[in-house]
Amino acid sequence: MAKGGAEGGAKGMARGVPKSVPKSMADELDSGWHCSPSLVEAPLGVQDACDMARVLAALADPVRLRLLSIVASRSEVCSCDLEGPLGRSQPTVSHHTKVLADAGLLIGERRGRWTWWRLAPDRLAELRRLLGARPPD
Amino acid sequence: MAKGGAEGGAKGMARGVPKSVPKSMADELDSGWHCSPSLVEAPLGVQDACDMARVLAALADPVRLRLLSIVASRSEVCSCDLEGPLGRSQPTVSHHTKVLADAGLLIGERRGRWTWWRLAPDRLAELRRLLGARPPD
DNA sequence: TCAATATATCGATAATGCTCGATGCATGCC
DNA sequence: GGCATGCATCGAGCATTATCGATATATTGA
Repeated sequence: MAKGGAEGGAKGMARGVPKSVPKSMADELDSGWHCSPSLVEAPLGVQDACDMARVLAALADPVRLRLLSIVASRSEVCSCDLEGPLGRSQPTVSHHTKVLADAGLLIGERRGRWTWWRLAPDRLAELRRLLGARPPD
Repeated sequence: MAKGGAEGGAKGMARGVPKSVPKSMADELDSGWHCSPSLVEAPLGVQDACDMARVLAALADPVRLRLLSIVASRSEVCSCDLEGPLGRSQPTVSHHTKVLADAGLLIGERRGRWTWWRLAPDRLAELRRLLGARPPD
């Protein structure tokens, strides 16, 4: 009985996506997450809790929080403009953008040699709702 | 240069608290967290990001999310009533309640042999604000 | 075609975290 | 006092993750 025993598959289904775009930018979780009840409304089921925990885990890192806030402040940011402010190496920054993209929080678009990142606004709002925010928010 | 290099001390200062109450129930983070700007307002500083990540990390676990939702649904729950629904051993449940209490999300009160847990409502609202919810929320 | 650039991936390492059995500690009851 | 109970802590095992150097891939420009 290990942690998170009931995790559905949400990988390896990037279809209709240009080959140049990394998988991490394409595969959404698509797990009915946006229909789950709020945390304070009713006891969470195991599946809902796992889905929610996955997004929270993507946010539970200081580097990724700062990365997200930088993207939010400029509406669109190139990967190469993140290494400096974050104080991390290029592979590490790439790793963090991938984690955020896999969680559906960040959307990447390849333009030439550069990858431009922007927020997926619905995702944060949905998370706030799951944390007990009122519907209209 | 490890992760979270700039973490202020927020432990070992449980004063004026009955000896029978575990430290985890008493020490608040008390790090000006409630004054930080929202994630989407401006780039987060390292300290703010670390504080926020700590609370998010406390939530980024399926067992703890379900624990929190159980407490929220009943307004007050005894530790002994959590092992069953969570499917975890007593030490594990105790570990998770401690993590949530250290993050300021849960408040525990010892009554006789039992410990009763309830939500710290302000904390979730504050987290929602940091995630971009509008002030009134 | 070739060099330069931007990014993704690989492999390794160190740190962190979840879990549980064993144990310690405090409380209540007899 | 003696025993049972509820919870916290300890220690170990195992999995996950953050990080970076090295390398691979893709795009641009000459």
